[in-house]
Amino acid sequence: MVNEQEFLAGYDPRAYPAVAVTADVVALTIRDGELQVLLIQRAAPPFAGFWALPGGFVRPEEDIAAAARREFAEETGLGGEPLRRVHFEQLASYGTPERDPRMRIFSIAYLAFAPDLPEPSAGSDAGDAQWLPVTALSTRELAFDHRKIVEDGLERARSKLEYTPLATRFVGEEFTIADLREVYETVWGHALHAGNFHRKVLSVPGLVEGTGATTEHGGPRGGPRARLYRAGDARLLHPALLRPAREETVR
Amino acid sequence: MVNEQEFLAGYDPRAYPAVAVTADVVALTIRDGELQVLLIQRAAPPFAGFWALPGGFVRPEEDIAAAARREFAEETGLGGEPLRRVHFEQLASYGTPERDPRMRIFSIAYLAFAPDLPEPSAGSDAGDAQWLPVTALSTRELAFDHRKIVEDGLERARSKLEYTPLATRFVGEEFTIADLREVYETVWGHALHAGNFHRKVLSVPGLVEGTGATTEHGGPRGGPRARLYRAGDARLLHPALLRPAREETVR
DNA sequence: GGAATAGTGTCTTTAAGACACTATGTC
DNA sequence: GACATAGTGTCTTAAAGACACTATTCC
Repeated sequence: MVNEQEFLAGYDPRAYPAVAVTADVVALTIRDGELQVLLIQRAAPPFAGFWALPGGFVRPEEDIAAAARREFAEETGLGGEPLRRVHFEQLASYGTPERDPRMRIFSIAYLAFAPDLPEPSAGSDAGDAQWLPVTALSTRELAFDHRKIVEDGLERARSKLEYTPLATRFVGEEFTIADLREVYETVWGHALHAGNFHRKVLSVPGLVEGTGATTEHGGPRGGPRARLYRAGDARLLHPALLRPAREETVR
Repeated sequence: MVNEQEFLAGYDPRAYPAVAVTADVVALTIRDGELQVLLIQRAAPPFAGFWALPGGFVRPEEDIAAAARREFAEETGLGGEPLRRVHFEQLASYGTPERDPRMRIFSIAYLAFAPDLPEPSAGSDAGDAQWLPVTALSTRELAFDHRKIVEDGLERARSKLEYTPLATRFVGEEFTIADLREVYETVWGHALHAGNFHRKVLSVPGLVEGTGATTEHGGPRGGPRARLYRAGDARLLHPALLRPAREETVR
């Protein structure tokens, strides 16, 4: 074997088997009080019949984030202002040599958060696309390493609720404190104390700002009208809204 | 123009200009009481003479993390147990189309943390390699988008000190509380209150565990011998060691 | 002896959480 | 009227930070 130096000096990626880069999207929304993730049923091999994240090759001259948005838009049919309101952030990259049997494919995963989205329309390379409650993920066979990617995305989402105003991306432009609490409860999977949550949210500078208005009606099962709020200008929450202690998971 | 569906169905990355994937490393250490980052001076175009992060193409059949470790090892000359003690984690990926003038190159950046490392030996594709105090970064011209990558790495490091025991990776196997405090002060760029820091570190479960031993001597300018500690088994700190409030940077 | 540092004691302030309660709405 | 919910009051506990102090060691 040649030594490292010679190998490196002569190393030219063009002389080696081609690699490709895809942008895959873990798109999360809250529908029917459940946290749901967007999945596509694959029509063609490999993993035909399995469910996969929306995604595809990053095109020449296309930015990675743009590719992620494009794939998301294609599968959801979303565009214009609604699409612009969706929050995208890079999650992580995945590239073990054997993750795709066809060739070496690196996947750069993005996380997308959007309020209550409609049922998606399928793209051409997908037999079917649908929102799946994350609690039902264990019943589906996921293609490639997409189960790991979804898990990483869920953990990122749970953790970002703590110290960013991300929760406001899961609700409409105007929302009540109870709407926001439902987001936290759904993503964290814990019931929260309504009174303490209320006070806490209002005490964090820049998290929400009141609109002066209230809901038109009380809740479906009674209760007074709730005040309406907009997202504030904070980009980090201080102090943070920490998850109930999870000392068990810490070691 | 063909519509999206046709485009996608016929899209084959092998029919398009080749792309390549590199693993680049933001390697941080604390030397001489300063946070330093490992840089390589480029010998060949593009960006000849500029400073760059150690890194290189991910080889066929090679995992991305393995490529990052290999590049780091090549530049530092580290191996065996010392290399194994270095903490690596994926930082983020960078892939704007124009970031490398030669071809489309996606960079998957890793963050490495290591205690006080020796002066590095240069690899073959580098005219020179050296540790640079991060405070001196503004005096150097960095190649590609490496300045942005370093900044992202620094912010990640600062933030990870808060809620993980990462600081213990910047010190030797046995350390004093003052050693640990120096890490926090150096990475955060703030002086911390010695007494409160001491109590806080000991109060976080699993952050450190005592060895029973103390230093051989007091400090160079006096003071009693300090007790020695090892890293504990916590993987997350609870409660966290939060940075002094930065309300200014929050909006 | 003078000075610096390790480690502890104590008090104040802030934040989190438990619990209770009032007012307002739905059915 | 029964019941659920929005929003607030109050108390307890945990944690962060300011400050002071003792004991130990170097020069």
